[in-house]
Amino acid sequence: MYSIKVLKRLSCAIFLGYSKKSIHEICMTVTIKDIAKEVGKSIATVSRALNDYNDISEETKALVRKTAKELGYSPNAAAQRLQRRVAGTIGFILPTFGPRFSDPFFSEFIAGVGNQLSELGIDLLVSTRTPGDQEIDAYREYVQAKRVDGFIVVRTRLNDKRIHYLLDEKFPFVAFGRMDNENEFPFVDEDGEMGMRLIVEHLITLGHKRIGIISSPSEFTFTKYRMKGIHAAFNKAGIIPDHSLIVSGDLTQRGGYQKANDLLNNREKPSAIIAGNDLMAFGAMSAAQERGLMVGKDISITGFDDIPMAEHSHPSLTTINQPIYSIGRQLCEMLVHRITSEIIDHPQVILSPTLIVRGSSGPRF
Amino acid sequence: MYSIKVLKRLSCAIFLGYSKKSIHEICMTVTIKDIAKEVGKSIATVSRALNDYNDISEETKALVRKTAKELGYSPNAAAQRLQRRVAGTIGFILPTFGPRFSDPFFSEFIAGVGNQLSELGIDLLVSTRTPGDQEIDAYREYVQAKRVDGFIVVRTRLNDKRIHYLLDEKFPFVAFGRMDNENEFPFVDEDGEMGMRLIVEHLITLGHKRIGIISSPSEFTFTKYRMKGIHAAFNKAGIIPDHSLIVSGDLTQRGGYQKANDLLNNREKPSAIIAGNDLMAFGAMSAAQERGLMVGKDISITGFDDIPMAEHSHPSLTTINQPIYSIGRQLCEMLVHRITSEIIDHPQVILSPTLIVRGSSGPRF
DNA sequence: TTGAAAGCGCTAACAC
DNA sequence: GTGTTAGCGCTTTCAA
Repeated sequence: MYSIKVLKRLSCAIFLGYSKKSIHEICMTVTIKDIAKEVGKSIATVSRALNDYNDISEETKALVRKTAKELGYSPNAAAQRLQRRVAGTIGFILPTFGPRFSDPFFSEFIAGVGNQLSELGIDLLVSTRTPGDQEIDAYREYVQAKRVDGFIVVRTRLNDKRIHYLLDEKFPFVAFGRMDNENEFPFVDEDGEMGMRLIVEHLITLGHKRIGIISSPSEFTFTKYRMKGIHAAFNKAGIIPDHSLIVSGDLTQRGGYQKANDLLNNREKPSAIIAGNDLMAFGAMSAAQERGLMVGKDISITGFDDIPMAEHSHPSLTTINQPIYSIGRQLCEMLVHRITSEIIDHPQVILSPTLIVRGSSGPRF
Repeated sequence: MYSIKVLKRLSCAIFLGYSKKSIHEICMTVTIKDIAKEVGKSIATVSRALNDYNDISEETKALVRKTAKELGYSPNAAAQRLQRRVAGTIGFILPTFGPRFSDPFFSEFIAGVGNQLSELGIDLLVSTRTPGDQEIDAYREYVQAKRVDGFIVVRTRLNDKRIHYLLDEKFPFVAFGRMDNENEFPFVDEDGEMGMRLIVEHLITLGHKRIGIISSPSEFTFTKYRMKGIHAAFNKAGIIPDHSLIVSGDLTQRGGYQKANDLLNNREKPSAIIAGNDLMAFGAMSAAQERGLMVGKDISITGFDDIPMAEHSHPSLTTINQPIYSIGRQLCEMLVHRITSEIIDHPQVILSPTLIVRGSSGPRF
């Protein structure tokens, strides 16, 4: 934290030369002591009243709460945390690739997490790490220093070191996404299999048969489920997947552009392209448009995520919606439950996604 | 924070039925007491040694630091904060418009802020509010409850209530952006005037004379400076601004699309469009492309921000670069200085932006 | 139902 | 240089 040597606590007061005694009055920090004095009870009673203990009479509780409000009391988080032996903080380590990090997905997610936590009076410790050893070290440091009470892990991987580590340490966490097999932890995930099935069925209904796929990196668990959905739907429709039409992208717009070009250079061009996320779909749209193809007419392109931009691109993007903001909130709730409850269960939520049909997909021409 | 009634501190230990005494050993929390015992000195000495007080002998310091490391000691943040009377937390209230919030700008900024703060052992309290009363209430709550030691304010407005409030309260904060007149606070801002001058000069060099402008909302301070730069450059080149070619957008892609259409419906079409940010520039590109115009050839379009996507759009976007990540880091440094220093100065940094010429701008056809 | 008292881990007067 | 001691604001036994 702030270095002690330069730290002038309550600098205003000290700066002005007030003695330590009077700082309290100047800054008017209301503590339970003040409430106790006001209601003529002990601080212990006030504390228990505020925490709604049932060995306190209703009248006392009411009185305490009333005066607390009048005095503008709000608990000192540090004192509570010290006594309760909790950090009052949740860790969120964003996996980033490269220094220029900018995923619209995360700004919405952080908004959800942040709002939920701030309502609960819990802090968020955000930092970013590139997947690898550094990333695990960051988790380890926070755990060992007891800086956080739990973690939110996002974009789970098939063999996720972060999760293995946290499970080993029995450290509370929730994940946005599953792991491959062992899933003995609380998570929220969308049903990527279903999502992709919806997409493929939509395209097949439109008459498409030759469908190119720009999948997400295979390390992510969701990739596996989404590919499963694609293959299931292909199978059902009697389409035999052409492996020259399946490529893997890096989730960025640039990656989508490059991979779409690869697909469009195929001897027998696909009439539709399924991208693993919206960003890559945008890249694919650019690639198609550069070749003079009219997206939604000459070629259909679909995304996954339904980031806000998907609605406003041209043409607007057919995609799969995930309620990212509320997933963020829900994960926080689950995490707090995990931290505070002695019963360790593993709530696992799989959300059914919605297909959003927009302008980028149309009948095969 | 966590409700007391359900909270099982160190649930593992309590759950397993260990007595309070032994929790300490089980969870192996190393405190300065342990170090004191180990080195055979008092806890006060250990504390001062760790904080590098100069009334402690170098040998003692070295010994203390060594054993602290060996024992895997890390300070209890709550105890430090309680004693030092600080929150150890910085507030960051994102201004959002509408529930679906997703600005690539902010994910990069948060990454910068988060990394810097986590290095310093400071937490971040993130939440989002729509500008208005609710927003100010959030600031007020955090200030009164002493939940944070300072704020980072972003996207300053001409008449910024947040800043007025914080100045009134003499509460530490730093801003990304200036205010109109009174700027008695630390901030970092880019030189928007210069940025736009660079853009206009670039377009004029390319032969453009009829230039459309999709400006940012006038409430933001940066809009004022950017417009100033545009007018200055127009003036210098002897161009008389045509007010039918100046419209105001809302910083979203959709807004850029709509406003670009307005401009392109003008009797005398502009040969270039300056957008107030990259997102709107993308929207404008879509609008132009829909009309069969080739961006960078038939029409030039420029952005502002240089978000990562700008490099990978098609055509890639000519824009103005702002080092958002490092601005985030720098602002944190300034804020910590403001919080810990008794001298209240107002470091004000104006960054010179760089013009990034890419494919979306070309000679007038 | 309530109060007295101990203590969470740390810092900082003040004494030696 | 170092130790003693008294808290920071809160929770929680234990006794009344």
